Amino acid sequence: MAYGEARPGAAARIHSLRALPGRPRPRSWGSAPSQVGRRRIPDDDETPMATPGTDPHAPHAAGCCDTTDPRERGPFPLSTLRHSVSHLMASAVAKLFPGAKFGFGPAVEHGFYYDIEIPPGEDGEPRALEEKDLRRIEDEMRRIAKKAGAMQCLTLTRDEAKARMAAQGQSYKVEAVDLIPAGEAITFYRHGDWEDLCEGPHIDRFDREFAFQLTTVAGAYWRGDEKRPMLQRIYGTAFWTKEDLAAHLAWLEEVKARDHRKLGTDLDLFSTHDEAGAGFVFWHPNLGLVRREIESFWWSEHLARGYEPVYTPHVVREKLFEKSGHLQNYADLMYSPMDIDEILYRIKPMNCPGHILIYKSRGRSYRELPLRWAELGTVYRYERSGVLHGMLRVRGFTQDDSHIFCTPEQLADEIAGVIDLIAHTLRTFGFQFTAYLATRPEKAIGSPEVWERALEALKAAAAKSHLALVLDEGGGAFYGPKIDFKVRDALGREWQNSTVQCDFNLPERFDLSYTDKDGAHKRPIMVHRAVLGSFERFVGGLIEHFGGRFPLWIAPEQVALIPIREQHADYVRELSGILKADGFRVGCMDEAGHMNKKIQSAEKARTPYMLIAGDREVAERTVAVRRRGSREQTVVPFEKFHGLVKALRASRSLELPAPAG
RNA sequence: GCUGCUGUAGCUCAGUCGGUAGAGCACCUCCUUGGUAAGGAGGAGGCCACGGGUUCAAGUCCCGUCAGCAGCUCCA
Repeated sequence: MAYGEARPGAAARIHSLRALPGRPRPRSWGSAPSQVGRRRIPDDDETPMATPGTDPHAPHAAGCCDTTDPRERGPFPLSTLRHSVSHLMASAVAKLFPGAKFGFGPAVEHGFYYDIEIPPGEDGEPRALEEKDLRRIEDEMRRIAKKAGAMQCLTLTRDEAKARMAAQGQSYKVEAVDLIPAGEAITFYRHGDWEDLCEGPHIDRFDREFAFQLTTVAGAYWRGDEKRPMLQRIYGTAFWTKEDLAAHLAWLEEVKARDHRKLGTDLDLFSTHDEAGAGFVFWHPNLGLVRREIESFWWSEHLARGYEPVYTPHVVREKLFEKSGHLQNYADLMYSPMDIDEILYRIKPMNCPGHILIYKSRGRSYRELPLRWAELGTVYRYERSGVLHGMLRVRGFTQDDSHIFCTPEQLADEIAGVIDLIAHTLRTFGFQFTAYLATRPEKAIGSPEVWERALEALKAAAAKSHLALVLDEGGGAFYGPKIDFKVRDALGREWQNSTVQCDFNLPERFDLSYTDKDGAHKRPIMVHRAVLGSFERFVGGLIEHFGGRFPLWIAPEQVALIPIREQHADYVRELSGILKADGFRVGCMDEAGHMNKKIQSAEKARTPYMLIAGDREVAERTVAVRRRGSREQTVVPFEKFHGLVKALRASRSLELPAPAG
């Protein structure tokens, strides 16, 4: 999945959960220590929401222990259970595949995994695990759980630990010992006849009641390094009760049912083509209508906030990207140059250099600033084939890009304005969000002082807007720090779209200036920002957020009209004409055929409202209104329905109310 | 890019041991005039992803390429 995965840093956080320093440990096997005082791994629903009035510099709340998750009803935290079940799985694998070598096996957001090197089969060929192996492993896990007894813990010195793992042929574990920071206890956990280097904590015994399932197997590099061997990663999940496990599996089904790639074909929204190449999305008319509505909302918001439209070319001379620093810092993601009359050109991976050229086309006065220039700019970036994913990760996409050129005094207000616009836009689509402050990455241009100034400006603006920030160390763009917004969708998954970036570097590189009151030439500051991020990713996410059930204002077809018999078709056509004249997207199902079939087909198309008309409706000039997803019908005068949809459209309502009878 | 898996009609899938292609839905035509989620009959639709190879014979076996899927790594 490209979304809903563990949050950035989650894995690292898990591995860094060390035992409490100074805690005495027995040098022989003892019972497992309790997890009191240990940090636990955040679970599904714990991402902190950015709430007004909280300290913007407060640490990530995800590290804390309080939870309201009703599934946390067991004797130990869910993450502890899952970590223990990963051990249980490892012991089963060790039994079924003698000689297996183990890497890391932590709990993660929705379950756990263990990275394992399975030894070659008897024929000497490498052995890849399959689905049916997972079932075998599960069976073995159940057998071991029954007779494993208590979980025991042992603390050893570094040398003892290494020798112990080396004796068992566990080379990855030997390496893992060295990763444990000095001064921290080195512990082993044991159940039955299997032991594992592990920081714990664990549940006390396996003959408790719990439910688990192994879900998938995939490759994963040892220690996440693509230059190191690839191990096989088995994913699984565990809960305290069968009901919770079943609920989780049902949730996974719901995720699958909302997959934008599936809905993309089912609802005729978009396609991709071998013939066109990977990572390029073709928007069908249905999704074109959705996009057009969003664009028009976007433009009206931007024009109202003082943005002005600009348009820039897709292909420009390579020299421009040399000057901007893209060639030095971004070349891996850029398409190869093309030679036109012996001059090298490039397809743009970003819109900023183009906007800078417009700025430089003449002298600028302080009176003009701030300049807010907006473009729905299509860019192309090379992405490695394995990362492409439907509309969510593509090679060509349209950013809702803007660049604000302003004075240092205006900077905080400008950023605050962007934050307000982002918050307003995201709420319009029913998203909640979290804001992350991303700092200087390793590959960057500009001096540390300049970066510090930019960072301070972002923090100040966030404080002004009462926006809580979560720190994302080293996550900035190469030219400046940024605030990224991650939205939470209807299924609780996180997506990154919006971003606001503070840039002192490109103005420097391009020698941008404006003439100030005193006649001096001064350097403007650039703010790069995207609200939706890219239309591809945003709309792909929107499809899943709504499960294809778009709110009325963006739905491709808003109203379906269904006559009961052919003689009602004229009436239905008349109503259709009225709604169409008012700008509604209407499906008039006046062709021959059965009503039930038409109802089904409109329901499948996720059309918000169906209007059904028979003798009664024609006689009274009413319509029988049926809402998407509901079998109820309300008969109201047509004019009343018309008024309702007008109001819903105007307010961009997320609701789909029944008309008041 | 890496590891594993997959690719048959618009969609979902069947196709046995290698013997020349099948279903349901969707689509088209005709019949059906039906009060709230599939009326009936018929028809059309396939370079079995693409390119090589093995074989008397390949959707089926082998190799390569492309694309997709689950992850890893990286991002709007």
